[in-house]
Amino acid sequence: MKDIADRVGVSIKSVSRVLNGEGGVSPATAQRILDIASEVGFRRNDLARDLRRGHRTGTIGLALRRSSTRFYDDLIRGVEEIAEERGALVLTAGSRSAERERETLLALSSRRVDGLLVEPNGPDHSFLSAEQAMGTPVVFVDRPPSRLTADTILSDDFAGGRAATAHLVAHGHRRIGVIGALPDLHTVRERLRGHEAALAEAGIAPDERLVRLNRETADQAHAAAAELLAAVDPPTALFTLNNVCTIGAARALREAGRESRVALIGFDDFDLADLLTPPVTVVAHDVTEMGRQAARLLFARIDGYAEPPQRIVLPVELIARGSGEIEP
Amino acid sequence: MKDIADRVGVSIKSVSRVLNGEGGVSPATAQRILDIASEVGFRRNDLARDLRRGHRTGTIGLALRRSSTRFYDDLIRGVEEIAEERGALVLTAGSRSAERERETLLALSSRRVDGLLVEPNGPDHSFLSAEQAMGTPVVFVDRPPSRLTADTILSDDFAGGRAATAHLVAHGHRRIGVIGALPDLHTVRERLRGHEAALAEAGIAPDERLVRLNRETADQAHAAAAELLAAVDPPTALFTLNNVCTIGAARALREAGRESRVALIGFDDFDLADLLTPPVTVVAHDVTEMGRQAARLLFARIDGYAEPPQRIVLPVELIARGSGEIEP
DNA sequence: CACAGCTACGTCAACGATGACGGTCAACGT
DNA sequence: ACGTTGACCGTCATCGTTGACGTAGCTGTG
Repeated sequence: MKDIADRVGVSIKSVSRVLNGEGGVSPATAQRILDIASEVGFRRNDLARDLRRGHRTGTIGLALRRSSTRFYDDLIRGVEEIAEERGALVLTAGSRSAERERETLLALSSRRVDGLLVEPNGPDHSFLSAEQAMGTPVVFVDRPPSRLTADTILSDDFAGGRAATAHLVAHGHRRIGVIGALPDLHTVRERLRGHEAALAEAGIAPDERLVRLNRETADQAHAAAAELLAAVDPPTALFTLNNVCTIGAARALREAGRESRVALIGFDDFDLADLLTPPVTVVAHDVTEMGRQAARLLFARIDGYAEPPQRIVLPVELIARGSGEIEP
Repeated sequence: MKDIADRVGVSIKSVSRVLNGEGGVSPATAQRILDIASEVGFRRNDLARDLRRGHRTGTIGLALRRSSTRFYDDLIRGVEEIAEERGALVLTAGSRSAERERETLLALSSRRVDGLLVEPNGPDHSFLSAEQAMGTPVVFVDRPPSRLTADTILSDDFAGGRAATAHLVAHGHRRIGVIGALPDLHTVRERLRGHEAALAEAGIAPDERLVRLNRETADQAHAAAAELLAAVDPPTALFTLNNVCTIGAARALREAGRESRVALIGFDDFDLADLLTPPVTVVAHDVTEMGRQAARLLFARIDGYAEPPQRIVLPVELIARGSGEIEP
């Protein structure tokens, strides 16, 4: 700005005025300033600007684990849709591991985003209470925080798990294999709890040999499904706790040639579920809507909404496509 | 920081020293400062820090169109992998439309990222020459920039298009339908040009009635495929120019019951391609590697690498799975 | 004992921008 | 002729932090 001011022969403040459309500068001078500015390719340094103007950067941070497929595109779509309405910039950063999550969140926070949207990944989010105290609102998506109180938008994982297993039971299954990711994830625990509740309601004793957790990749899920199918008394149905596991299990069923004999229900919808043979029955949740609601709540907080933290639970829906209706 | 300094009874500079591990502060004082700092939940304001320290923010910006599936997760994975090695933060922001792309890039730039990675989306990137002049390197991924000279990492779209069509021709096809997205995208044009080259080499006259572009969603591609199949003289094979189109076409083939009669080759690999019936033959490119190379080049530029802009073209690979080997 | 050399601090200006406030000058009213 | 007004523009302090440099006090040395 100083450069421009010197070349036009005015003060730096006049340049600032023109660039912010403040008025109080003669049209002739303003035009010259604009000309020179575009000539030298000036870009205002928003870091300095935000520093002076007091902590409103028009930016929110979004920290994601980035594990599964589909989920993230849909979620980001919802968040960006709302952010765009109010002209905010969404800065997305990855948090694959728990340590990385901490770094990412602190980095976003120390870059002074106006708010944080977190898909949590660690065992302890208490460090974020400092940001909350500083006035940076934090909203959690898909899973609740640990050791922290904050707004949270969730899917009804329990109801989904229960609906899936109840559906299988209604179709005559009593031995249901379960494949899922890390049991320290809230979603995994809740879906499993729903599964167990449905078993209990049907008077079926849970069999822990049928449950394979800690399967984080499609390949691991594939191996787990193959193991289950090869057992002496194999399950007649599989319930997979996320779409990565569903894909692995579908592949194992196909390889074993059992895809039309063993039932399969997956949590999370995924592209092409309808094109597999048989088409895959899933418990679907509207992830884009989850992103929208989370963003709306975050912006409300940024605007000063001060009610106690909310926990919003979004409904899930069982979509029967064929694989879940196979009878034993 | 001032708050902490007052409470400990030292100068603000000593606090800065401790927080940056500079030394020159007695262990006792340092400990007291650290205690108070964590007590009040202090977070350094990196905006101010970067402002003072002169334009190195340890951050790169990544602007993405976010259109297709799979592609983005893989790309981001590659970029973050390299960024993590050097402890840089990747801020990803969406640029769905051309105007939005401009806004996004300018916003990232005025937040003083050290470099920009762009999956281009607009007809004119000349405005970025100002950032280049300011010393912010810009690297383009997947498609080249327009009206700007900059490093670019591409896949060999031409060779891929040519290989796909040559493969179909080798299996006896002479009427090949093509479905793709916007023809102003470089990737679409190159893949199509490859297709036409392969036709010419086989002495087949191109038939523009078999080419359906501007199909941006799976539904639109689905409709286009259905139209082609319903024609009086339908194609015996389809070449789809990206995975969204491939999915739409696969769905149309299935609905028409022609999936084992009409050949299909898609550009871009996608999850579950191997599980469809028949499994889908694709031209695959290593998107994660593209992200890695782009990030590596960007960091090299940030570190001062000053050779002329490069254009790196990554190889593609045809993966025969079944659908592309159907004969007419 | 004078002096160098070290440790452990503090002071000040600066990064790039803007808010608050003040000044100049022409036009205008009385 | 003189005060008032408003348009136009400048000065200064400030946001939170760090680099450059200064200084007080202590230790060791010749």
